[in-house]
Amino acid sequence: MVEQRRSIPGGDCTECRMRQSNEWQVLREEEVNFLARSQKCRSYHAGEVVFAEGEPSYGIYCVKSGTVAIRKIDNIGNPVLVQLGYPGDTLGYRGLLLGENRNSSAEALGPSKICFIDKQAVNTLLDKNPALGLQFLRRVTTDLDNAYTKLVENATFSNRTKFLHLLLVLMNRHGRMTNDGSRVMQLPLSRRDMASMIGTRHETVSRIISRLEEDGIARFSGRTVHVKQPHSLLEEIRPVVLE
Amino acid sequence: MVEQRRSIPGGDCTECRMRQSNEWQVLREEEVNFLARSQKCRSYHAGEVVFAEGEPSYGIYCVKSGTVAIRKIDNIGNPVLVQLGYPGDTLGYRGLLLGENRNSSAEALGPSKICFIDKQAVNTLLDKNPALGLQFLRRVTTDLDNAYTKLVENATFSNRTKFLHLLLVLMNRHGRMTNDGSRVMQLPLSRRDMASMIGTRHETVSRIISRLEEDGIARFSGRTVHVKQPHSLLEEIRPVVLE
DNA sequence: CGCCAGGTTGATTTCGCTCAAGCAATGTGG
DNA sequence: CCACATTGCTTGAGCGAAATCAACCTGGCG
Repeated sequence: MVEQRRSIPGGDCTECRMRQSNEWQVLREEEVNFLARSQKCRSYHAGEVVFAEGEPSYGIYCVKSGTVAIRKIDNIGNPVLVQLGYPGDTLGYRGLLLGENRNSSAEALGPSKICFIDKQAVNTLLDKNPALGLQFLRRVTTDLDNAYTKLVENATFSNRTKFLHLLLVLMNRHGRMTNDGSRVMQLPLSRRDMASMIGTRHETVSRIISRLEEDGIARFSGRTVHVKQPHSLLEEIRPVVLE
Repeated sequence: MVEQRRSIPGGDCTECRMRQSNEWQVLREEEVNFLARSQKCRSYHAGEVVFAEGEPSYGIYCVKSGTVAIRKIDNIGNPVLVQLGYPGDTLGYRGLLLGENRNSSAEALGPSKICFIDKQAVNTLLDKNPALGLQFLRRVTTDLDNAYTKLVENATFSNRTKFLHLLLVLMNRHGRMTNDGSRVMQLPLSRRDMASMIGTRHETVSRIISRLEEDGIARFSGRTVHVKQPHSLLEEIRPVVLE
């Protein structure tokens, strides 16, 4: 426990591959060096909390490896999984930018490496390099866009369809193609988490899974999922041919 | 029709009250002057389209007066109202910032005045004054936050509860207090629009309204709504006392 | 006048929630 | 090592909320 608090090797931003593809790509060399000095990287084990709802926002987090679950608590106290964070993703900017306490929690779903960049360092960088703010602006705008799309989808899709959508995006991230053209993945999520993501109960997810097996769409065994005909998923989702 | 294309009086940003309270407040004097020269303000009548899904993003819009509906089309072709724009709100930044076509449409719900600021002018200002970008960043972050909250609410609330929530926020915007402590408002929305906002059918909204009248919570007559005991709404919404 | 869009209401059915039981895997304390 | 609790998942039965389908009403408009 204790030794994980230390900064670990591999926390050097100058050679971080993630940096090429995310908001930080606009930093100039000396700014990257500044970032590398300010940032603190550490390992998290499965289930470990990165930050918790209600606590002050001390800085932001950059996922180097692993998968992170962002959850909010609904009005009756159930945690709802609202987003998954993957390598390259920057987490926790909301609280930081708005100067508010965290209103969501983050938990490593498996062994992960996550870098922490404190408030002051972020503000210094935003100040030095205006392009960084614009990068974040684009990123947040994209997220907002997706959130609205999800809002519309949730309002119109059946639970089964929403689950298939979820399965598809998880498959893209966590699945691997086998040599016979079928796909396999190891689910990173419990049924409860998946249920909360599509706004239903875990019992309903169980039933949906049963039906998918009956229909020959997919086979589930614990957290392992096999999909024989990956395009059978797509076909069922892509249903509506207008006019 | 044609003459409305012209810029109209009152479109001078230097004395625009909205500007004090929104993202543009960080502009310096010469930037405001630049904005005032670049911007084009015009009147819209009820039902008129401000921008339409699928078309290129030529710039952003700033609501000076009136109410604007932002809609997306769901997968089966129904328009879904995802947001309402009010005086001071800046609309259409998504498409502009991302350099993409509009993926939502905007329609004036009543007579409105809306200013247009074209792409180049926005980029010039963002470039000149980095604080503007940060203001937008905070604004979009707040929106994102609200979107996630809505996502969680939609997943857990009943239709009746969601409708009461909607009624409450509409009342805050459009309602007026009468001298006997009750509240009255003129609904800016059709039942269909309200239904789409809470992810249900217009028939269901009709039924919910009937029940609310039976329960003495509110009285509806066309688009006019009376609420005798404004806190009776709150009481029904604030239900869950944990532990 | 007929027509149409928006709204209300009714009858029926479907979907998904609730409550409940049971099961396997894992953990814990004696 | 066994007895027992706990956690995650599955399955069943019953019920309630809301979707669907359909009829009908109203006001506005060509």
